[in-house]
Amino acid sequence: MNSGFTADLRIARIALDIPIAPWFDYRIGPALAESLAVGDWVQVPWGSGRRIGLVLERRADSELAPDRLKDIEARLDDAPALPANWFALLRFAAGYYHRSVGEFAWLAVPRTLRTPASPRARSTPFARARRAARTPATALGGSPPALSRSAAGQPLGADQQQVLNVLIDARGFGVSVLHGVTGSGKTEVYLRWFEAILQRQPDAQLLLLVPEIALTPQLAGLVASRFPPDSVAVLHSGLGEAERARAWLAAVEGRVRVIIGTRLAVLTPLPRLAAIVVDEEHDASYRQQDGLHYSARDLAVAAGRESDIPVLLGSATPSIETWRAARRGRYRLLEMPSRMGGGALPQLDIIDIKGLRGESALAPAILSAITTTLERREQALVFINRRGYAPVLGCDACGWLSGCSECSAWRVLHRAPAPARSVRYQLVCHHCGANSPVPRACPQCGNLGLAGLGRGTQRLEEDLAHQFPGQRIARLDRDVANRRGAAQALIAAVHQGEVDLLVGTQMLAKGHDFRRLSLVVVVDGDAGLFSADFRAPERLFATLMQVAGRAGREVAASRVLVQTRYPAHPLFEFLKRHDYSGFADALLAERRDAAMPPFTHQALLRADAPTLDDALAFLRTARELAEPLCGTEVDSPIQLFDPVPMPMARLKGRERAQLLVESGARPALQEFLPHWMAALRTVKTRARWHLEVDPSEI
DNA sequence: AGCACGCCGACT
DNA sequence: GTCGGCGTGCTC
Repeated sequence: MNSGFTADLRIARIALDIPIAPWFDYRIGPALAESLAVGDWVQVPWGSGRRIGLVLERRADSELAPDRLKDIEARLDDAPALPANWFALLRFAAGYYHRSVGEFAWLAVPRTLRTPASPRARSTPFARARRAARTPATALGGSPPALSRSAAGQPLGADQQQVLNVLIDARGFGVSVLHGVTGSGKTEVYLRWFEAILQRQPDAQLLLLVPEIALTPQLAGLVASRFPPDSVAVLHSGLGEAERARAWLAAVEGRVRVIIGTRLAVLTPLPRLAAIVVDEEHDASYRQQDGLHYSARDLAVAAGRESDIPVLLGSATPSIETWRAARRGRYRLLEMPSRMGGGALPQLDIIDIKGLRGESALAPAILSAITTTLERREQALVFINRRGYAPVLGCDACGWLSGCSECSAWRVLHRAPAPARSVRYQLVCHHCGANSPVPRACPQCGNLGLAGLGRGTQRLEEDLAHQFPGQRIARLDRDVANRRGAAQALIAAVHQGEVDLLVGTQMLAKGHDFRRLSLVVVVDGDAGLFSADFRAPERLFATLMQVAGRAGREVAASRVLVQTRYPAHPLFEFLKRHDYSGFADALLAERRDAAMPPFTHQALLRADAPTLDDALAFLRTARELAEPLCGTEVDSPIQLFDPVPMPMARLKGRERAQLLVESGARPALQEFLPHWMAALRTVKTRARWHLEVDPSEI
């Protein structure tokens, strides 16, 4: 790197968990001059206190005057060594997302480990995390979930075996896409692959990324059960601080073989990383939206490249970006088109509800299908992606609607959770969480005729209770799941056959394998069909395929009924045939014709301020600064759009706007962005702003 | 982001 | 008299 002896490099560039600068320079005293290395943890003075830092670089000089530099106090010798592959990944992430290495580094380190020990503490946080190894690192909270039927020793299907053979032969970096229908046994392939790797390299570490562990305890539980308890670590946001530090440290020190985690786990330093699996790779929860914007799936691919190891992306409905890479041959496509044990995919019918009116949200054909199902003592699932009682409260006299004062959104009418409350209903904003009592009269005209418009999970549950008296009805949405253990208990009840009719949101679409479920009803199959967001159809298709996949893994004949006002929409033709490939290829052709992602590459500059004018003014300045950097000619490789208010312009009391930048060539975009960022940092503004590379919603 | 210092209101 | 409100300003 730098010329000269290490001992001459008397300045350390150090990452601190402080957002005002990407790094801070410190002097290296004589005690550390010989030995201090990149990746070391240090304790440094900061203001009147002290902080823990990570050494990013050793250098001969600093841009700061020498008298402004302080000395490093000490190196933390009981901290784990951070592997080179981790720094390589952080450098990639920092470059790609135009953030600092330090921001990604500190995001990856549990809070307790970045807090300096108080001078009189008897032990360091590292020693505490190491000592706390009594409870198994695999604890998932709650009772262990029921295991799926697939178990070790059972022979694989032909598809599975073929895919597994390809994976086992893989050496070095390469991305494979496992496109397997729901029920095709993707999880079993992941597990066998991990087992095979561990057989030839017993100290290997395997990373399994999952969308949300709280929603897929079956998967985490299954994986944990297949490896010795001490060799598995689970990393997710639901962990307590101490638990997280312990699991993280065990992973970093190479003491665990399998690491299961949500998006943040991709940034865990894993010295012996040998393979990465991203399950349900299309899932939106791999994208961190607020704060530091990144895609864990894309970082997983980068991590594979930096560590020169294979990466597997699994999904029944791969993202369009992944699908294109597979179609171009950049990723290897592995297909598992049939269900394990030869089970049939459910029969899927589209129900036209153009003329539907009256009391019920469900078409007569659907009500009778539910009746038939219940008569057979089988279960039915009614999917509606909208929680609460009614999406909005309205006045039938003047047209007033229950808008949120802080956001450009409606406050949703909710039935209060506790039965003994005097307040039976309240209005809740799903974006900022603000709630207010239901007004007795219209705040605008005084009229007493206020009513909930439309239907959410709570109201649907109520409707179904009237329509199917005597049936055991359960509801699962975020409101239910937020109560600790409630979701698991409810799902267990469904498995036990204690529920006949299940109402729920998206949450039900993920991973649960309900054996006696033979009917799935989608109440609103149109959601997003004609949305302004060009990615909406892709998401709708994935959701519908996934919900449909809940049906009938063990019942003889299962059905999926999708209600829509647009039965002729081509999306439904592909859906009926369970034809993801056809849908994705058609979508790619459309995107190519319209020059949209993944055929173009985007970055979005977002600004928010108390007033929309401040946000837009900043973006207009940003655009002016960008023009000389990318040329205004029509043939410029970089295209700048006009600043516009965001689709939801107001959020939590702040007004938001955005400026889209697009290029047909990613290198051109990546070359332009750092210059632009540098120029933007000199702008004085009242707006807060950040850049999103590869934005998911525009 | 924290945490200092700093300059004005209701309490023991 | 002082405890404390959070406004501005600094941290390698």
